[in-house]
Amino acid sequence: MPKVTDEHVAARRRQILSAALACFARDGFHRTSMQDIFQEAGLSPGAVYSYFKSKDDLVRAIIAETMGFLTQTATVFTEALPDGRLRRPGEAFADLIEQNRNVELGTVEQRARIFPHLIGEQQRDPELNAAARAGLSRLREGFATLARAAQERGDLAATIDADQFGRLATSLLQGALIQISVYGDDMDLDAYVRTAVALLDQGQQ
Amino acid sequence: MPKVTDEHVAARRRQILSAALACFARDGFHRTSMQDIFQEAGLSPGAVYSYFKSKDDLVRAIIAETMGFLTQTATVFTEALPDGRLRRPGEAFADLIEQNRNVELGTVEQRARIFPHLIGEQQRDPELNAAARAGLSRLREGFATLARAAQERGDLAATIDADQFGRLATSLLQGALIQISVYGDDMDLDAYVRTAVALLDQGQQ
Amino acid sequence: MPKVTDEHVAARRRQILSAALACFARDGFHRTSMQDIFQEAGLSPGAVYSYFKSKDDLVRAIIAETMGFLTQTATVFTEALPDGRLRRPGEAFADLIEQNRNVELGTVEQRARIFPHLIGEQQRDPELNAAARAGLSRLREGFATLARAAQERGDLAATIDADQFGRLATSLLQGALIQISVYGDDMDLDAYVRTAVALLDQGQQ
Amino acid sequence: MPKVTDEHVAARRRQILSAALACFARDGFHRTSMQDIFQEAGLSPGAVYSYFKSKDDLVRAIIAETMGFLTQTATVFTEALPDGRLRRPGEAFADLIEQNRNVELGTVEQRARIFPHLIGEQQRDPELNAAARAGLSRLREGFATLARAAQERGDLAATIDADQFGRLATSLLQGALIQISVYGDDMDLDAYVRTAVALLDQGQQ
DNA sequence: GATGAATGAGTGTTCATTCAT
DNA sequence: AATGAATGAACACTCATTCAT
Repeated sequence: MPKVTDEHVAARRRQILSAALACFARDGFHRTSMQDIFQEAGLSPGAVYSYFKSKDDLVRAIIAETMGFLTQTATVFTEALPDGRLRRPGEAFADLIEQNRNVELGTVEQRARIFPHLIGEQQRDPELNAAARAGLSRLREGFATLARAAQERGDLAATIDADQFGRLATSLLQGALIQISVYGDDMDLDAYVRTAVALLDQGQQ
Repeated sequence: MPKVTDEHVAARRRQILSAALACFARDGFHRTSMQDIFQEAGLSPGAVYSYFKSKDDLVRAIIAETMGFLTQTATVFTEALPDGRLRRPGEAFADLIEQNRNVELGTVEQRARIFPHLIGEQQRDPELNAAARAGLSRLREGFATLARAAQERGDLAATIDADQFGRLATSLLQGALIQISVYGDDMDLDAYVRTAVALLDQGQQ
Repeated sequence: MPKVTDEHVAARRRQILSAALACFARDGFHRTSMQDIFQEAGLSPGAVYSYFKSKDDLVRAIIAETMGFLTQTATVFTEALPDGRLRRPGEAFADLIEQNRNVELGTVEQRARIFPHLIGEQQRDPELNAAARAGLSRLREGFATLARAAQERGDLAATIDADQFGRLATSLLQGALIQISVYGDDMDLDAYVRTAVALLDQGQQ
Repeated sequence: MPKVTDEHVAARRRQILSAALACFARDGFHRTSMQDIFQEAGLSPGAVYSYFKSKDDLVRAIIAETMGFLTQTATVFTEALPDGRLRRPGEAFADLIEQNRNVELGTVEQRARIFPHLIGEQQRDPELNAAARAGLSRLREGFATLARAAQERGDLAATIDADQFGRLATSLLQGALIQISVYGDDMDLDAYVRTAVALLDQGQQ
């Protein structure tokens, strides 16, 4: 009965990842003990260890899931709209945030809270650093592409360095995550996005 | 070793803080063991513990130093220039980054690398969270003040929400730190700042 | 090792308590390191710590066991004998010592050697002091009750303060423990008890 | 200037011993750190270490002082009174307690509190054990001598084992110390002694 | 002679991981 | 497949002692 087993395996992995995400978002990677995860998942040590071979493996899986999402959405938003035009950078930024509100695994706040821990980890782990570089670069390039298109349309000052513009847009996303993590519910994400759009799309609506 | 001067005490504290900063920047707060710090400082456990009463005390001292800098510079850059005018927001941003390059303790990269760990910690520590909120708010308010002055001068679109503008400027700083932490030396901070200025001061030079 | 029974848990606790008792009796509470106990018990740190949450917990468990025994036997020996009469004080003293020879956990000598450490600890620990006062008072009151009954029967001089008599009987027990701890096997406990009975029951047999 | 130095040395030793006694009585030998003693004595580590070569040395000095006192007084009380007779055992017991109230170094309560720690230590240290055996034996023999004299005078039942009687008298002293250490000021030492005398001198006044 | 900063072996405790059942 | 008792290396921290000044 391989089919049933596969589903079972996938379901258990999800169950464990979900528990781990909740713990990591609450306490960070290091302050989360495996015991915390066993308890959150309602499983025994042996059970968890038969799906993930170490705590590090679990951390990596959570990070990969998070990174994967970014890379994927960045790709989507540089594609042409139905009417054939490319999004304005600010427009793409707003869509990106919007998309992030409906994530498969966990909540936006959980992801925001995990973000600094993720950045912290990638400093020490070359593999993770490569993934982080790839994810951020993809995002930056996406925005750079949109910026160049905007400049061609005359919607963005030609003097602006499109590549650096991509970095700034990325920073606005990173800053949003950090400010959510600092201010929690006291952060008005909608107002933030509105002003970010105004800044990125300078006078275009 | 009798009659030890205050200078000696201050020097030792600096030596230890400097070692701790190096370790924390390299490995994060949690992955840094006290042993690492003893080794980096070239001191024995007892010596370190006679200057700082716990690892937590050391962490807090490093964080306070970092936070203190931000708050302090934010205050400086909202003051009027010699010629009586306030800085343009982008101008202040560039000055802020410039200022950060000449820190007393440690290097810019060390501070950048500690930043995500600091954000991660403040999520769990109410006292730290309060300090983080205070620091970020001060920075945001500084930029908001400059933005309002720019709007009064007609240098910034009146439709922009000055307070949110302050948040965005803050995000550009946070994003810079994160990107330094991800890209290391492959990050061209000058180019980043130049484009940030262009974006924040929209067409003003 | 699934489905571990309550008996297993109880057996492990006994194993650990027994090891701890042996160490504490040999070296005292402070000179006994947890390492000593791990070794004596033949268990790893983790194993011991999953049954007792700290060294202090272990110390308290040992003390409670010791104290509990005293209180309990003191109660027993003030109860009437099958023939309806109360014991003579010296008779109760001999029974008490006899009872102490068949303790569940550890040996008489171990208990004797732990006694001074216990008295030393209760000086600093209010909770322990309260327990020590309660235990000693119970013992004293028991002997005082028997003394009063003996005085009513005319077996004990009426001029003697029954309450102080209870203290003296208690002292004879404490002194026995101390002399065992000083003289070890060179102490003839039987001869001691015989003379104690003669003194306490003054001419009665 | 050897004379001055000698006095100085003796004074310093007394100062340190007095501080150590205060600390040991308060916290026990193990919970007292050398720092505590430095502070109590108002001296630097180096100063204390130039008079006592280790903490253990200090502990031994305190114990020797205490033991010495016992041995010495035991000797005194077996000597004949001015009128040529020997003391009754109870009489000697009361005198012994009285004598203990005027000790050179420290207070009675300090000695009582140190007593259990002393007993605890001698279990591990053969040299200390020998001293404890010697001290207690001297005391026991003193009381045994007085008991034999009392028996000869017909003041004490001839059936009583004089040597064991000596042990019991010793126990009454030990019990008094322990009860002081447990009950503190709530212990009425005078009443205790009065009843002890009645018991030891059975009907003689 | 006296100081007190410094040493470093040792402490109690935690927790990622394993494996007999 | 699943359990959870057990492991043991590693951790943060203490404190008796030394020695350069």
